[in-house]
Amino acid sequence: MGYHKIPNEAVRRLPIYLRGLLLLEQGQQNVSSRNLAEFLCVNPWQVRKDLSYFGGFGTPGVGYNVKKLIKQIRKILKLNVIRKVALVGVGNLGSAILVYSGFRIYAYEIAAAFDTNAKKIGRKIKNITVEDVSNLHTLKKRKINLAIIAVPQDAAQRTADALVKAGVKGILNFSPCCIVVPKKIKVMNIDICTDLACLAYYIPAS
Amino acid sequence: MGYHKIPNEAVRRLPIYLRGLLLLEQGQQNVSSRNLAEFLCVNPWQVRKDLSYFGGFGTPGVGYNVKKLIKQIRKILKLNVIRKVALVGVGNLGSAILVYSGFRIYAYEIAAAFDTNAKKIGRKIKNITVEDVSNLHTLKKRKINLAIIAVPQDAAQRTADALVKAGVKGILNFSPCCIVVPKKIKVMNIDICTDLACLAYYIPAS
DNA sequence: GCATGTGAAAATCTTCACAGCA
DNA sequence: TGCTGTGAAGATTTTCACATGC
Repeated sequence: MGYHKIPNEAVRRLPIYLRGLLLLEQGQQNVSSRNLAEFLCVNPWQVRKDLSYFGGFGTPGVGYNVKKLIKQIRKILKLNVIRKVALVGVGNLGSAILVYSGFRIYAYEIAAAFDTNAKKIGRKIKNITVEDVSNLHTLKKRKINLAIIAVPQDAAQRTADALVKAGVKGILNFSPCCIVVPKKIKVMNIDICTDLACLAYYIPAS
Repeated sequence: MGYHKIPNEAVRRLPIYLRGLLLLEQGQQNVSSRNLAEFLCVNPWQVRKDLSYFGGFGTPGVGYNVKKLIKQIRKILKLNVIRKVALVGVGNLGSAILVYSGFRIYAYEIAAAFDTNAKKIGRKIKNITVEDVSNLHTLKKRKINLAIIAVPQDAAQRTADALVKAGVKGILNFSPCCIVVPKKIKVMNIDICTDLACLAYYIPAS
């Protein structure tokens, strides 16, 4: 590998590979790019290329050692320690995220939840007691530097500002709008509606 | 505009433009690519380029007529009629989707919900009565040809097969796995976890 | 022989600069 | 003057073919 810049898209695929590998972990010691790709509905050369950006993890003629590759990907994605995440907004979507177990395999743990609604504050969901958003400033002390925004659109920027002030370094934004933060802060946006809104485009009129 | 192939990414941005335009609709008659872009945190030339793939909707020196552009984008995305969608899986995520109102602006309406859990079947959420998945075959008769999959991973493929059999033409898949369908069927995948799992990668060790 | 890793080609997408029109 | 629409340049990503190592 030369000194390529690593494509963002390659990074985004690593968690998918990781999930596949975890499912294969029990069954087999080694996996070829072909096997893994087939399992995940992607191309073998894409798997190889993506992994090669980070270093040669495989053995020609054999494939990749499953356990070793899992460890490597975890290291690349910095998932080798448990990552605490704060959730802001315990509405429908927020609640669903809070109880969702899919994050676990990536060693993410929702460690705090915040809302403005007095009725929700104090309620306990999955061992997490919902706190008032005015408590956000405590995140730094609690060593939580990642957050999920699941508040209504008009509260999104305000929430982002508070999070940045609280020392948060990465934000996953479910609100259907952009949020402006200092360049150092990494934001990833998920807009549930956007993809649905594109679906009809691809469907021929019947 | 020549006969370019339209970038997928451009299509995916149209719903975002549409949302911005709907917010601007009340306030102003015309909008320049610069205004709209600023509002949405994107680049003006990207807005212009994207729109130009579909035809010249603007007036040099003036900008775009907001109402007219809304109409145009709706037409492109085939959102000018109400699109009925079926939801399969009324768990935490499914329920959140069911009550989520963000789809409305895109003229999508969740018109049916399905689950396997006997406790959930018959329950009414937001005017939708949850049905047994064995009823999926009725979708064709009901003219529902889009579906959202929000079932656990191990049920995803089975669900997809049933949906295809029921005549569904487009699927939004929230299950964290790939589903295999005939080429004619359009699938869009949203994996909530993947983006979160990438977040730490971008955050410098502190 | 078999599967990885990688340079190079191809495809795709983004950015730019500016001609042309209101 | 101001803003669109677009060809061309630039950047990024995907695909391929095959040299290399087990």
